[in-house]
Amino acid sequence: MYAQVVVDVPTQQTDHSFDYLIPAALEKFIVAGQRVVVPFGRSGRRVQGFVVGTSTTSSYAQKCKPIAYLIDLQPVLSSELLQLSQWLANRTFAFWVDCLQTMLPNVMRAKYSKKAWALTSTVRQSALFQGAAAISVPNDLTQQRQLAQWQKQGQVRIDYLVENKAQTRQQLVLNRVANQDYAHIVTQVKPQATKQRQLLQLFIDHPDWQQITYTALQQKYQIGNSVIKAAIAHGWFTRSQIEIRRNPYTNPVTPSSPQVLTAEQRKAYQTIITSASRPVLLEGVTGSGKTEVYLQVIEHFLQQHKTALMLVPEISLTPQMVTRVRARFGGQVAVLHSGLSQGERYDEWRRINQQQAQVVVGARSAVFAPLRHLGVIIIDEEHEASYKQIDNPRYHARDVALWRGRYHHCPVVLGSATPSLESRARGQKRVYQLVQMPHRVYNQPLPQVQIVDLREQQNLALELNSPLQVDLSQPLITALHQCLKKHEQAILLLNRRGYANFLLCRNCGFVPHCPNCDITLTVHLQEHCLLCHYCGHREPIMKQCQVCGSSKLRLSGTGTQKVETQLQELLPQARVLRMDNDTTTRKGAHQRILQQFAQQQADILLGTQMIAKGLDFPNVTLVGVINADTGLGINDFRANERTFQLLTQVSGRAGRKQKLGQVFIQTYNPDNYAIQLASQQDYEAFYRQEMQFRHQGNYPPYFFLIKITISHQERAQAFKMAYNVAKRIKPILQPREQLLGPVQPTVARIKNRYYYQIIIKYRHNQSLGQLLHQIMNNVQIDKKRGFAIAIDNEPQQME
DNA sequence: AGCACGCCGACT
DNA sequence: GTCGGCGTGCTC
Ligand SMILES: [Zn+2]
Ligand SMILES: [Zn+2]
Repeated sequence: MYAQVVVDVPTQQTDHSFDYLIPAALEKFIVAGQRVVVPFGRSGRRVQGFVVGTSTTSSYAQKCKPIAYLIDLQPVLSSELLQLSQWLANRTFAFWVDCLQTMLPNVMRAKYSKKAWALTSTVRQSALFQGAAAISVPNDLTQQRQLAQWQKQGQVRIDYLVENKAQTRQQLVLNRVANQDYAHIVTQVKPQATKQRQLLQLFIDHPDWQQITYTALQQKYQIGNSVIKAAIAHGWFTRSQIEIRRNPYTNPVTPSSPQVLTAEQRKAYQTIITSASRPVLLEGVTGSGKTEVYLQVIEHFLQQHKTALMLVPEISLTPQMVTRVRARFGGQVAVLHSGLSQGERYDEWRRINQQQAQVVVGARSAVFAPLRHLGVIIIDEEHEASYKQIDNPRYHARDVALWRGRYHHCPVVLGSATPSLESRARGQKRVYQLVQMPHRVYNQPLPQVQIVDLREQQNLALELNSPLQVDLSQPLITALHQCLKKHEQAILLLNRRGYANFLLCRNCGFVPHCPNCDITLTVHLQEHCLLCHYCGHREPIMKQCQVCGSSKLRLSGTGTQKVETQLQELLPQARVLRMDNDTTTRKGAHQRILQQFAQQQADILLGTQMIAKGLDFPNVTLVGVINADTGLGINDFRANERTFQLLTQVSGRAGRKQKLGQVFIQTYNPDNYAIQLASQQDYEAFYRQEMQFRHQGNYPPYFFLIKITISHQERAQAFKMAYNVAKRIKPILQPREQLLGPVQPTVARIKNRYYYQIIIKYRHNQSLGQLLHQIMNNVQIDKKRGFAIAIDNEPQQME
C-alpha cells in the first residue's frame, strides 16, 4: 500500500504529493487527512506531511521510502477540507501545503530540530559535546562542519526531529476500582487514619463517581497528594490522566429565548432556510435585527441535526457578541478568535472536530472550521475587507464559504447594511437571492445627518480674521455643548487611513525616512521612538534636525492627541476617552475602553476607524466625523465604497430607541456622492451611482482583477522581470481586457527590495489561470537569483 | 527549504 | 594539495 503525502516544504518544485510506502504495521491506521512524518531527501531529513490519499500502486519509477510514523491517530482534515485545499491552492496561487496548514490551528505546525549523538568517547569528550551524549546542532558554521566530518567518519549520528507543538492539558484523576468493597474497607481502617476514611466515605456516599480529579479532592475536600498516594498503594483506587479542556469562557451566561420576528425578519428567515442552492444576500440597515434572524436560522438547522457556521469580522467579535450566541445555544457553541491562547484555540478546534460543538462563531480563518453536516453558513458584514487574508494563501472567506455551501448544499447568508458592490451586483443578477430589510425593528427614526462644509468654515474664520485653528467646526462644537448639557454621550471619528504621525523640521522641511524602505518613519510616543511599519526599523527621536541642525522639530500629521488637546480647551468639563493605535497596543485594551465608555465613565469617545464597530452605546446621541475626506484621497477604486461604508456605519451609532441621533460630517468635498448619500443613509442610491463609476473604469464587479507583485534587491532587475511577465500576459487578453503596469507602488522599496506591480482586468479568460501558474513556476525557480513573485486574486488593497 | 555534489580560487 | 565559497539540481 502507498500513501500520497504532501510534504511541509513550501516551494514550487515540491508543490505536489509524494508516494510513500505504508509500513505493514500502520496499514490499518492510515487514512487520508492524517499528519505523518516522512523521510525527505538524501540525508536523514524528516518532515511533516499530510496524507491526501492512499493507493495500491505507485506511478513513481524508483523505490518509495516508507512513512516514518503517524502524528494523528484520527484524521485532522476531512475529505471535504482536503478537496477544498486543492481548490484553494489553485484559486490563490499558493502552495498546497500552505493551504493545508492554514486550515488547522497554529500549534499543529511542526517544529523542526536536529540532534547530534556522539558515538565515540573521543567525540563525547570534545569541546563541542563536553561529555554529553547528545547536543542540539549549533548554528555556528564551523561547528556544523566539524559535526559533518565526524558524521562521515561514523563518529556522530544526526537525528532529525519533528516536534508536535500541539499539546492537551492533562490532569490526574483517581479511579474507583470495581472489586473493592469500600463500605467494608472503611471499617477496617485504623482509627487515626481520618483522611483515608474520609476519602473512602466520599466514594461510598457518591456511588455514581467513577473518578474524581486530584484538584477537586484537594480543593473541595482538602485531601492531599500523600493521602491519595497511600490509598492507591493499598490497591483501593487506581490513578490515571484525563484531558482537561482549556476553557476560554470566563463568565456564565443566562439563557435567552427567541424573540418574535417582525414581518420583515420573518420573510428573511423563510427565504434563507429554503435557499439551499442559492446564496442569500441580506441587506439590512443597522438596527433591522439581522442578528436575531441569524440566530433563529441557526436554531432551525440545529433542530434538523445540522451544524452552523457564523463569521464575524475580528473587531466585531466582541464578548457581547459571543455572549449573545452562547445565551441562545449554550455549550453547543465554539468560538475561534485571535483573543484565544494557542492552546485554547486548539481545544476549541478539537471540540468542533470531535463533533462536540455544533455552532461555530469566528473571524476569517474560522471558515475552515471542521464542522460536519453544515446546515448554514452566515457571513455578517460581508463587505469587510478583513475577510481577505493579506498573506499567503490570499483567500477571501466569502469565496471559501460559498465553496463549502455548494459542497454541503446548504444556504450561505451574506449579511450587511452596506454590501460590497460585487455582492450587491450578484443580488441584482439573481446569482444571489436578494432580501432587503429597510426598517429598524423598533421603527426608530434614522439619525439626522448634517454635512459641514469645511471650506465655508475656513472662509468664515478668515473673515473674522481668526484662521481656523482647530479640527472642530463651530456647528460641531455647539452640538457637543448641547449633548453634554443633556448628559448624553458623543463619538468623534478621526479618519486616519494612511495617515500617521511623523516628525517634521520646521526650518528646512526634513522628514526622517526609513533607511530600508521608501516611507517616512512613524512617531511612537508610547515607546519614545521612530518606527517603520514595514520592516520594524526603529531609532530614537532625534533632538536636532539631521540636515540643518535646527532643534525646531515638530510632530506632524492629524493625530487623535492633537484633537484631544483641542477638546480639553474647548470643553474643559468633558471627560474624553481616546482610542487609537497608541492606546490600544496592549491586548484587551480595545475592549476595556469600549466598556468604560458604555458604562458612561466618559462623555466623548474620540478615536480612529476602530470606534465604528463593537459595543452598542444607547446613550450616544451625537456622532461627529472630523475628516470624512482622508479615505477619498487613496489611490484605490474602492475609496468611495470604503468611505460610504465607514460613514454609514458610524452614523448608525447615533440614537437608539427614544433618543434621536445627530450626526455631523466635516468635509472639504461636500458634493462627493459617497458623502452625500451616506448622509442620506441611502445605500441603494449609492450602489447605482457607484456602479456607473465602476462601469466606466472597467472595475469590479464588471471585471475581475488580479494583482501581480514582483520584487528584487535591484530596481532594474525587478522592472525587467515585471516587464517580461507583462509581455507574456498581454497576447492572451481578450478585446476589452486590460493589463496595467508594471508600475511602482507608493511604497516602492520595502526591506531594501524594489517592488513592481501589474494589474490585470479580465472577464472570462480560460487561459489566464494556466498562464499565471506557469509564470509563478518560472519566477519561483528564479527565487535563488533574488526574485520574488506574489499573485493576488481579487485584491482588496490595490497598493 | 535543505542538502549533496561539483567546480574553482586561495591559503597552509 | 585541501578548505570552503557558491551555483545547480533533487527530494517519493
Ligand atoms: Zn532641518
Ligand atoms: Zn523600513
